[in-house]
Amino acid sequence: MDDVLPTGFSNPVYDSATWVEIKRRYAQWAELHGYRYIETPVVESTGLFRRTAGETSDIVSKEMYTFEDAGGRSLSLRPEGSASVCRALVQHGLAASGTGLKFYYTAPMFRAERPQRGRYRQHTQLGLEVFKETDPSADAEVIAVLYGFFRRLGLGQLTVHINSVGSPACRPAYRDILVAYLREHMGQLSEDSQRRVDVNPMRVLDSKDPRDQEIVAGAPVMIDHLDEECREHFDGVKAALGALGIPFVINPRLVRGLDYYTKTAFEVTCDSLDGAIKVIGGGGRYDGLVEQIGGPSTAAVGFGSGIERVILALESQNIRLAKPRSAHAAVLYFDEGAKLEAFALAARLRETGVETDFPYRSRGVSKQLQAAVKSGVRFALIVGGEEGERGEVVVKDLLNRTQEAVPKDRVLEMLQQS
RNA sequence: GCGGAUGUAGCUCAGGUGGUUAGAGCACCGGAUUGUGGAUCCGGGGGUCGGGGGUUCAAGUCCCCUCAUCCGCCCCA
Repeated sequence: MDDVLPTGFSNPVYDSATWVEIKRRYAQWAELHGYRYIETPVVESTGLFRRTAGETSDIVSKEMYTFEDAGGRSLSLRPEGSASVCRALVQHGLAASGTGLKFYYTAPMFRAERPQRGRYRQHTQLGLEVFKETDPSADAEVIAVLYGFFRRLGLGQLTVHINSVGSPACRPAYRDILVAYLREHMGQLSEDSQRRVDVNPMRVLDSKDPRDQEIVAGAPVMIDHLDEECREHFDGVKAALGALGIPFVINPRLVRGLDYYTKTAFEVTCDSLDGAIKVIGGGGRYDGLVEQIGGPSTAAVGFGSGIERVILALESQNIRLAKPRSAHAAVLYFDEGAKLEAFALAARLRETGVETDFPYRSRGVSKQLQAAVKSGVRFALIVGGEEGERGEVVVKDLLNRTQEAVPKDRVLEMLQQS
C-alpha cells in the first residue's frame, strides 16, 4: 500500500498548483529560447546507460532500477535524461537535419536510492539539450536559461558554479598528475576516496570528508592543465556569461556525477537550502556522448534540474507561484427535478470558458451551498424552484453575500463578464 | 550500502508499571433548517493498532524478526 517510488509530495493541493505552474513557465521560457519539446521513453535498454553514464558512476553501479522484460532484454528506468535524448537523436537521424537542434523536456527520472528530503526514487527533471553547437556561447546560453528561469521564479541566493573538466585530449595527462599526487597522500585519505583513486580519481576532488578536503586543497586541478582548445573554450564561456551579466564563480573542484562530460561543467546552487540538496540544477557539455552510442560525432550541451528541489527552494524563500485553483461558479438546484437542468447549465458554462463545479450528489440546498462556499467558488447559481418557473436562475455572489434572480437567457452572459 | 528516529481513523496525535466493546481534535456524512453561507448544537460512519512470530489467563503496550517512511551519511537533481 506504500509508494514503491516515493516522489516527495506531501501537500497535493498546494503542490499541484505549483507543479503545474513551474512546468508551464519552464516550457514557455525554453520555447522563448528556441527549444522544442521532446518526449522520450521512461525505459531504455540497460546498456545505453552503462555505456554513457559510466560503469563506475554511482548512478549506474548501484542506483538503477533494472529488470528483464518477457523477451529477456535488460531494461532500466531512466536515471537521467541526456542519454535518452541522444539515443532518440541517433535512432531518428535527427543529427543530420541541420544545425541548432535544441530540445527541452520535463520528465520523471528514477534512482534506487534511500529516499530523504530533496532526494526521491522518482523525481522529475526539467532539462534541455543543444546539439551540433561547439561555440562557447551555446554553453553560456544553456547556463543562462537555467539561471534565468530560477530568477524569473523569484528565487534569490543563487550561485552559478562553473568548471572545465577538459577533454579526452588533455584529461588523461591531468589524471596521471592527480593520481600521482593522491598516491603521495594515500594514507591520509578517507576509505571511500582511497577506493576512488583507482576507479574515478576526479571524484576525490568533491569529497565532503574533512580529511580529504585538506589533501584536496593542495591538489592539482584540471583548469590548470587544459590544452589550448579547452582553455579557449573555457575563456569563451566566461566571456559570454560576462556579456549576459550572469554572475558566476569558478569552482575548480566541481565534478559531475556522470562520466560523459567534457569541457564545461556547471551547477546552480540555492543557498537557502542545506547540504547536497542546494544543487537545484546542473549540467555541462558532453561532446562525446552521441558518438559513444553509435551516432556521428556530435557536440552537445545541456542541463537537468529537479522540480522537487525547486519547490523546496521556493518554500525556503516563502515564494508562492500559484494559489490552489477553485472554480468560478457552481450550479446548484433547489429540487431533484431541476438537477439535470442544472447539470446542463454547468456544461454550457464550461463550454463558454467559465470554470464550473456541479454537485453530483443530491442534497439539500443548504448542504450544497456549504460545500460551494468551502470550495472557494465565487458564484453559486441555483436552478429550479419558484424562480425556475418564472424562467429565472438565482445567482448568488458568495463573496459579497448578495443575490439576484436573473433571466435564464442572460445567465451565461453575466457569468462570462464577471 | 551505513547510522538514528518513527509506524494507532482520511489528517495530526493521545493511549503511566500489560487488564472490558481502542480514544480526541480536525475532516467527512446526517439532523436542527419541507428553499439559502464559513458559526453553533446534537447525532453518525469509519481502525488488519505497518506485517509476522513469541511470552502471558490477557498484548496497541513486553521480546524477536521483518517491512515502510522520515532524518543524516554516501551520492545525486
